Amino acid sequence: MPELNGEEQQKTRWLDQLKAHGYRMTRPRQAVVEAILGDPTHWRPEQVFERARRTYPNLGLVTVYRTLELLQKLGLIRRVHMERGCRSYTLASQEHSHQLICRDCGRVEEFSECDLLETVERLAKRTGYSIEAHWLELLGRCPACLVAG
Amino acid sequence: MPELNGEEQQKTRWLDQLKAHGYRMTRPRQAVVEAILGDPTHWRPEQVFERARRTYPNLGLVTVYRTLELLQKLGLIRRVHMERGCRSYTLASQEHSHQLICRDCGRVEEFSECDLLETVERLAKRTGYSIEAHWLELLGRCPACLVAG
DNA sequence: ACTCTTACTGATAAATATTTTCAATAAAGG
DNA sequence: CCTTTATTGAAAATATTTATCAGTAAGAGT
Repeated sequence: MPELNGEEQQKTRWLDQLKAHGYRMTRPRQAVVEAILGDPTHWRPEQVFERARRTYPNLGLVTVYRTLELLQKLGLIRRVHMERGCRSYTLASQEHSHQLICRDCGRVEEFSECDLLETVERLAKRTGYSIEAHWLELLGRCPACLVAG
Repeated sequence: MPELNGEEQQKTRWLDQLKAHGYRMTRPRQAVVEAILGDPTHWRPEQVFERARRTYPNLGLVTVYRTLELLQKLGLIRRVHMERGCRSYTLASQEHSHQLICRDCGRVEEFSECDLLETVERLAKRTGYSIEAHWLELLGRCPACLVAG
């Protein structure tokens, strides 16, 4: 079962990340991590809460908010802006990557290429702005949902 | 005063748009339109509410929500996702344009160029997704704020 | 193992933000 | 001036997020 193994490994890596940054490795945090690792879609705090509670019923919603924010600060997950609310998160394996999101099932593909350099330079020149960051999201349908009609 | 004139003209155009799409041209809607036209930044419903009330004190907050949504549907304004909340709107003079936003003062420059075609095609091929839309936002500092330090 | 420090937690409350409901109102066409 | 009906504002209901705080439990030191 290479899948499961990979997930276990990833979990260990994440929790090590926490420790490496001086954070404690607590049961609640583990529960949250377990709830989201391996999920290829994006999730709102409330959903994560519900799922993580199955592992650790004593979990509080506030902790979910705090943990998600923490994981985001560590670059392990990333916020995704959706029509309905912009506090959805998704896994982020690499720094500086973007998301391609399926509108039907919510599945997210991560990618890092984006040819914006030229545009950015031209715009900076034209407007006089200093452009410090960009935020890109692609929306569409994943293969599975395309087949499903 | 070409500025003011332009704004008046634009207001008329907007209200005509409403009528053209079968919507009524009401006092509350006029107040909302007046509150946002000519503002080069982005605004949250609450802010629009506050400002529009100066013109039309009887205005209700709900109407602001509804009107902003309506104007967005007509393509006259566009949502902008910010760290703090994603229900900010900004003027959108053209279809299919993007925003360059100043992090300090909130000023927004609209632009339509973006060289994503190649990236999008490559990604579509690689992932099997059908990519239907993209969502791009640039963040930086406007000339004025750069000078101000 | 045991102790100590203090980061972390959950419950509660509070603050925000958004949507729904509904009777009253006022556009706009006739 | 009527009539129709989209639109409105108030209030209530939901939903979402943040702040507070006393109790708890990681994890370092022993």
